[in-house]
Amino acid sequence: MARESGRARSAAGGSATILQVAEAAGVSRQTVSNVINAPHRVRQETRERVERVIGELGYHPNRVARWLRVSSPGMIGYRIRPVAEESVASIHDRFLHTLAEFGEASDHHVLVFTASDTEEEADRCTALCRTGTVSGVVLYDLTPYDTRPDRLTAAGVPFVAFGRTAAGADRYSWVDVDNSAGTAIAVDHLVAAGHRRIGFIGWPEGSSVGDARARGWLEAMDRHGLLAGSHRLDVRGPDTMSSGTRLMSELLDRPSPPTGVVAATDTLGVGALHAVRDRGLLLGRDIAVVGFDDTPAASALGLTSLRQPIEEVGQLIITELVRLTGRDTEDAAAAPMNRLLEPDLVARASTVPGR
Amino acid sequence: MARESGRARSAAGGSATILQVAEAAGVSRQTVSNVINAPHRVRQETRERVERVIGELGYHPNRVARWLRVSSPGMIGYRIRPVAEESVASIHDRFLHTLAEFGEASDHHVLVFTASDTEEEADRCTALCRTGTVSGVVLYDLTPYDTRPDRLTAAGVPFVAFGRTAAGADRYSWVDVDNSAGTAIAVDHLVAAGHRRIGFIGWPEGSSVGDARARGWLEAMDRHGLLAGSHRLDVRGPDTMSSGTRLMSELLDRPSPPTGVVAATDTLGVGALHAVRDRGLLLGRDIAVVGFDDTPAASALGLTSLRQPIEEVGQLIITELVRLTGRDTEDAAAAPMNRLLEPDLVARASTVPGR
DNA sequence: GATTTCGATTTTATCGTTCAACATGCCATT
DNA sequence: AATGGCATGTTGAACGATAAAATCGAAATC
Repeated sequence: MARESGRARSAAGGSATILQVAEAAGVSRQTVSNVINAPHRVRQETRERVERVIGELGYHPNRVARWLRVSSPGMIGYRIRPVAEESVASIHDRFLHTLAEFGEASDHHVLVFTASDTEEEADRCTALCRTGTVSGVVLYDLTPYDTRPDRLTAAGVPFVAFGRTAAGADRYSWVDVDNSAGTAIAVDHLVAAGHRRIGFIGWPEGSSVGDARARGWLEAMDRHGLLAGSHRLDVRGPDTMSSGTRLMSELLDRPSPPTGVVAATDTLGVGALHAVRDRGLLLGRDIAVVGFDDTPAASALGLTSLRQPIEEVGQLIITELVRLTGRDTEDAAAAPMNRLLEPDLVARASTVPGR
Repeated sequence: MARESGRARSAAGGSATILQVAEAAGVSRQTVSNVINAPHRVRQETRERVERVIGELGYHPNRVARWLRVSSPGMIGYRIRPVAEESVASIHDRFLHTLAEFGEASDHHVLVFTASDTEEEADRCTALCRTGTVSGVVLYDLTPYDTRPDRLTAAGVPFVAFGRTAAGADRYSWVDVDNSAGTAIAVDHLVAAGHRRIGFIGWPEGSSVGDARARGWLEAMDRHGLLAGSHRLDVRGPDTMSSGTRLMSELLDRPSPPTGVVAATDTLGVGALHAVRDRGLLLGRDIAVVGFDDTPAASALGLTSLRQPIEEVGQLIITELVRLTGRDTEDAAAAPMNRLLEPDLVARASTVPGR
């Protein structure tokens, strides 16, 4: 029975250390470590004895010490944004929850931080990584000409993005939702319900998400032959409820107003619903509205919406980031992962009166 | 000029180590450490030389190594919850953002984790603390008979709560918002606008927040002498929009319906707005509605609401938690902090037609 | 002139863990 | 009988930082 030289002392956190467990179980430090990290290397009898002592002493390995040794904090950085005024909800918090959940499954934690813009975000990511606080970061909501990928690549910060840039996107890993497919599905849904004049309420051009959603509407309309000759029923404005209400009114004031409308977000969609109610129109019968993002507000108001597979996005991103930051060199050198997922339409009363 | 024995090697994160800086500057490790943590101990000339080298090498001290040595990870744990269905918004994400922001100001980071209920939350907090991953945690939304304070106290996990339990709340640190004062302010606001029959839409009894908000309405009504003889205009139901709409309809169907209504949350308040619209009543003139929490939905819909001073809550909580987890023993032993803050009324069109 | 004081810096020890290398004993090959 | 492999354990050396003690030279004091 070997004995360690130093005497056992209580750890700072009040928890036992691996050395105390080793002494109590009459084995060496490393054997305790093996019981935890590589149980197959330890004889069953020894393992059980050590495990019993671990239980008695309430030992939990100190993660910080572990991180230092293996030089990889199981920590993922993510920038949280201030809540947008006038927006009913975003999928931002749903995404964060998913990251945390799948991160835990891979023994990783999520560290959140704030930044006033994407440039500061990139700087903070770099600092967090350099100081060894996080092993990698997740980027949210990439714009077409986002500078974050290049900055982080240059700084050697491992990252995976939700969304992608217009160019060079094959050089880094990303997961994106096919926004244009989403609005196309919405158009198909409305066409199947008999609608022919289908409008679109979107954001001003320049954002990758907004432009893709507008393109999906346009292409689907064209595919159904519904653009020919008719005036294009699309309007643009900021992503707020009041803007949605105003834009919807504008559409309804046209000489031949739409009978169905695709909104680029639930916020705009909910705003549109108000315009419909204000005019005393019957939702789902006189006019149908489809939103995007399937936020709680949509389900509360019966707004048909497009649900992004956030859970799958989160899972893929975490898996990829764990791969990138893993110690397996050949693994990390593999080609970046690029995945495009399809949203699902959740039909509600705003397009199907019965529901 | 002393020289360290080991040869300099590049750190895992790609960043330089303190040893490399020391060698490049021709000083010992400790001097570099002092330049960073106790500049006054270093002669100006030496300090400037070391600082220049730090800049040239882009050195950032490795936080993980620092945490191990000082046995206090500058990390705060916080449980994030899944987004509630049918709820337009909560202040949960605003609170998280505030925590992150003020945490950064105190050189602390926020680690988020998930849990399915408060018991699992307490267990995870304990594990996070025992493994040295966090130095303390923040609890959100305490219920009257919450078990978390006792569990964490027993486990020796430092924590500060937003909210408080019915009993034993003087034994731990908390910050709370005076919910009953909030609804009382709402009643005062409506009375000042000439309303006499003022209703209340709340949650079923049993939650500390919900009960306090109901009590505030009741006490303020009594103070204004508006309860005498009249039928009490209060109804209860789950915290969803559809519930708000239904409860509001119920109130409007009474023989002598209210002209003003205080809702326990913006979600219920927004639901109530729909009932008002459905009946063609003019909001702010025929009937006034006040919500609670000042969520983006309230500002979007012109719903007068009570704003909780979340920023102040977050700041107080972080400051207290940093004190509790600090290495200053006498500081940590001081009496717990108990602070009750007042919400503010934000007047909008739902009570003041002009706005 | 010897001693003390003090500021500036270095040396030593340590935080709690895991990696790499090396013992040891036992069994199957050769 | 020597060799190799496998299962099981142990030991020394990191990981990168900081606290505490030790050193050293110069100035101040006795």
